[in-house]
Amino acid sequence: MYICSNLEEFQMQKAFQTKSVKPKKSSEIVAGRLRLAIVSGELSKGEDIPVERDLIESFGVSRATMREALRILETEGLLEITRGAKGGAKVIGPTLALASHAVGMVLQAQDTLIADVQIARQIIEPPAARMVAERRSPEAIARLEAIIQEEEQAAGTTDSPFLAMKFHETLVQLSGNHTLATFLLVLHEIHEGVAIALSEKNIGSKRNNKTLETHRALIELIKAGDGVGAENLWRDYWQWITPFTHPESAVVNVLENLEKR
Amino acid sequence: MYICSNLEEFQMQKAFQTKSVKPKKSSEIVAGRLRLAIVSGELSKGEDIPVERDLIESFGVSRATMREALRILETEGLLEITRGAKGGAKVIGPTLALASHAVGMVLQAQDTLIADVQIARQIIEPPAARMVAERRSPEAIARLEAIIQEEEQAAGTTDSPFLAMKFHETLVQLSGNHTLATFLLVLHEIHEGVAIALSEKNIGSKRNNKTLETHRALIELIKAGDGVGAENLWRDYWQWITPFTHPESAVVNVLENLEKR
DNA sequence: ATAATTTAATTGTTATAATAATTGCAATAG
DNA sequence: CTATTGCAATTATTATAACAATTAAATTAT
Repeated sequence: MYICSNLEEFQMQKAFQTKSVKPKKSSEIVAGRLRLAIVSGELSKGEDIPVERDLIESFGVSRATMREALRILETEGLLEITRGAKGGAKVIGPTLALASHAVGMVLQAQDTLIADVQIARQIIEPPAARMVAERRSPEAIARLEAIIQEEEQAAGTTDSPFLAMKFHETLVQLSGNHTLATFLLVLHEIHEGVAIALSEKNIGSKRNNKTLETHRALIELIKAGDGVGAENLWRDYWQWITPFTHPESAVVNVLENLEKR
Repeated sequence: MYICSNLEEFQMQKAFQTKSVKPKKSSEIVAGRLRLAIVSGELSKGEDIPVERDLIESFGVSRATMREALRILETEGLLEITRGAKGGAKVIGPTLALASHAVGMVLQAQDTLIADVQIARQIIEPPAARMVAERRSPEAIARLEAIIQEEEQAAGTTDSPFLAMKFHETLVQLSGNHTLATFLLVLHEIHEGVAIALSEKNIGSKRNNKTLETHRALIELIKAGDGVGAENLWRDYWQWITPFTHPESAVVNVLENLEKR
């Protein structure tokens, strides 16, 4: 009696509610085995895995079951499947694609505005800038300076906004924190599509100048190892740029490329 | 000749590189249609969708195709499928589960340490606390106070850590920023499993006291609308608690519940 | 009434066959 | 000799049909 009541209480705890004990489908078991091989690195990126016929034989399941397993892994962004001679499944993941898609769906279901996403980036990116400055790694400085050089050469051309994005992406990757970098890349992907379509039209040379100027100033602060300065500069820049890229009413939409009708 | 070179240039633009023009599979088209219906709210959570037989008929595809579509949506966490009489597919998503899983896989592939995840939370949560304080909504205050009351009653019991987690989760949800809240919940899920297993054993009453004390202090700052104060308090608390919950060497692992062998 | 059994509904699995897309190579025209 | 076209092999995709396993409800037996 006592034990039982304790057990029930135990299972009421949120952490354990979602653990289902349903018998697994064959397709899920097969997918799980392959997934483990991929994520653990046993199968490396770009590697071809055996063709359907051989997979069927080695797992001892039917074609339909095998195909369902492949569909699962394809959905998870771990495999890419092509038809024809020399076709078959190729390892491509794990990729950010699924993460972005999944987060995007959650946000879309909540009718999240693009402005909301922008605010999140605004909050997370400055600390990332600080971390880069505090590490002051020569490699980081070199990579960012290379991008700035590209920016200088491409000033005024259509490449300019792409290079600005590249600067952002590189910055967060250099922060040294995988988790933060992953999130910012996810936000980037979600933000990217609409940002180009909606607001990049009113890029003036004024904005580009300020952007380049800020990037240069940031490099100096990073070289000096001034973390707080870098964080503040980057926050100020975000505040300044917000009016240019704030499509107030647009809702996150990750399902644009769906079949209509 | 001229046209061809232009086309290459055109495709070099980042925005167009990723646009694949592969013909979509029937299963993907079907899954897309159902996904749109779910995410847009046309099919609401908990609702039963027609049984396989009817879906096959209404979409005009074979059973194998329909099942692949269902497997895709199941993988995306949008559907739950049960067997037997009165079985079938039920709408349950979109859920954070897939997002957490996807982010977790990316992190795991990079051999990300739990400490890395913890640092990310440490950076993101304090600004969330500030946002709650700046909004100073009566509802937020009421909900947090309710949790504190529970904590006071459960002090010293095994429920204590769960309530502390609940406080964190509620706080970020009350920040008012969907994106930030979603990310923190994802991190929470990833962090949760190992946190319980590894480090919750050395919870002393000292830590619990400090925790409760901090929660009370935070409420006061929120009531006063002191955003900066709330942010700093929360950051300090994180810094204090870090040594207790820092499993330095553990790598994020989201694939624990896989089939072995 | 309660327990055991049967029945109907529904997804899971397998098997087989036909179809469509892709690649590589050979044949052919220039 | 080169570039295009056509053919054959390979491979995934779709369709159809049958059977197995599971669940809920209805029925029957005690």
